[in-house]
Amino acid sequence: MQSSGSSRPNATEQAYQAIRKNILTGKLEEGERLTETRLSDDLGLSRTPIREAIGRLVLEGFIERQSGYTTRVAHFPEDEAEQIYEIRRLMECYSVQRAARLATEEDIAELRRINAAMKADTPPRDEAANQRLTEANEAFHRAIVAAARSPRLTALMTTALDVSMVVRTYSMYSEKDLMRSLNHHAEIIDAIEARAPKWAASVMSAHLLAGASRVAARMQHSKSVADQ
Amino acid sequence: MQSSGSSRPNATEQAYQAIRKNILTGKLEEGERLTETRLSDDLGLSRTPIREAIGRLVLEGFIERQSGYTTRVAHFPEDEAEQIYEIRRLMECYSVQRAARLATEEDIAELRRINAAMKADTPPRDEAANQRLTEANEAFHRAIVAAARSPRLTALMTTALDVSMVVRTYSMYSEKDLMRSLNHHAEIIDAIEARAPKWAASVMSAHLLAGASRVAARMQHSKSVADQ
DNA sequence: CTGTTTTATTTCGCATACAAAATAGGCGTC
DNA sequence: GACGCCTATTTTGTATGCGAAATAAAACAG
Repeated sequence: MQSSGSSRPNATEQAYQAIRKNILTGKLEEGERLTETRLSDDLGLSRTPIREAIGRLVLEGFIERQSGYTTRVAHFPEDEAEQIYEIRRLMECYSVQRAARLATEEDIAELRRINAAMKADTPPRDEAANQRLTEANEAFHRAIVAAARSPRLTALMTTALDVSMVVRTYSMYSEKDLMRSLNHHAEIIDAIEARAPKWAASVMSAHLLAGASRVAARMQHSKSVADQ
Repeated sequence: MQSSGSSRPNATEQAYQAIRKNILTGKLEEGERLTETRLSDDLGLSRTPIREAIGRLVLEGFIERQSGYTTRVAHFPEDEAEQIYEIRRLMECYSVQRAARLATEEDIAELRRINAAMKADTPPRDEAANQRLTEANEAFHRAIVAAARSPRLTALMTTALDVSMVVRTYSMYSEKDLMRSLNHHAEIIDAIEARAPKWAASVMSAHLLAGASRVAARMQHSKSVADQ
């Protein structure tokens, strides 16, 4: 069982993660022009993995090819987070409906396992626990999509969920929010097990709208703080 | 004004289109193992553009990386087309709602222009006209997404719409279907212009459900023929 | 000084070379 | 005859070189 921990990631993955992180943290500013050679120098990698990483980031919408040889960090609109949550809501409600029809016993067991792990970390004692919670939450949503048995959906959600990290910065759960999330997860699993697609979809919808609302509040807060 | 016609596509694009086409037409069978060298030899290109094309196709779900050095043509489920239409329906209904709020006069003019071009080709006299219709239809849907002003959505729909070519094989419009499609398009534009998101979304929903139904019928037909 | 053309430099796309990792095949053992 | 181990081959990941295209800079005209 190879842990998800990073023993030695290959250069392409390393480049992808690094560039992405630098975009999300603002080290690479919006609209900034990128050149393969500079990134290659900065990251200490050759151009090949850089190229591959850029290609992926372009497809995911983090980077824009302008014309010919000009490549820029994409511009992120104000309501980016809101949009992502809405798109995720649409796709995940569909996923969970399929999952309710198609999930196997193993899928359901996996979901329960993830949720149990999250419960064990609640409330989170330290930063590490928080990190684990975030990852487990993502794993939960991925597992739902996987249970939907739709490669197409999986492909789309891969980018959509990856993208949702944009939002992650803002999402430090309060204990109340966290409990609600766990209850949502548990109810979703129950609905899947009961083979009740609409029930599952409704809870999922609530789950993501709650998340969107939480994020919106945070952003509002951080904005009003910044304005002073 | 450089026409969308292919004067001289670069090698990566060429590789992408070729591999994709070979997958969709079945020349590369589902589950077949792919090696960069073989594709490189077959297409007469070096490995670099092949690699890039493969990376893209993996992200879009046409190709699967299994473990280590094994890469296979993905397996497409029976109801692939149905799933694609459903996913498109969800995303495009959302798009068109945003478009109804955010579209500029230019966006709307562009939509009308595309629809007029389609009308001019109706009924299609020859295969070229049919081809133009297919492309214009795709352009219409892309224009809607563009008018929604959501880079994230654009990124996701790029792959989703590209993917919809899977379905294209089956979609030879009858004149009745084509007229209905054009009317749907026209009504969608009107709804956008009237700034009526829900109206627009409803028509779009009908539009795509009609399309899904048409495709389902064709598949049923071609299947029953094949069974004999 | 502004706008345009010409030249120089940068940047990318593609080909190729090499090393590390994975697969496949052959061998011996149980 | 089936299974595991070791070796040979294949395949990928990464680095690098070169030509073409695009961008930036300089020269020039108005």
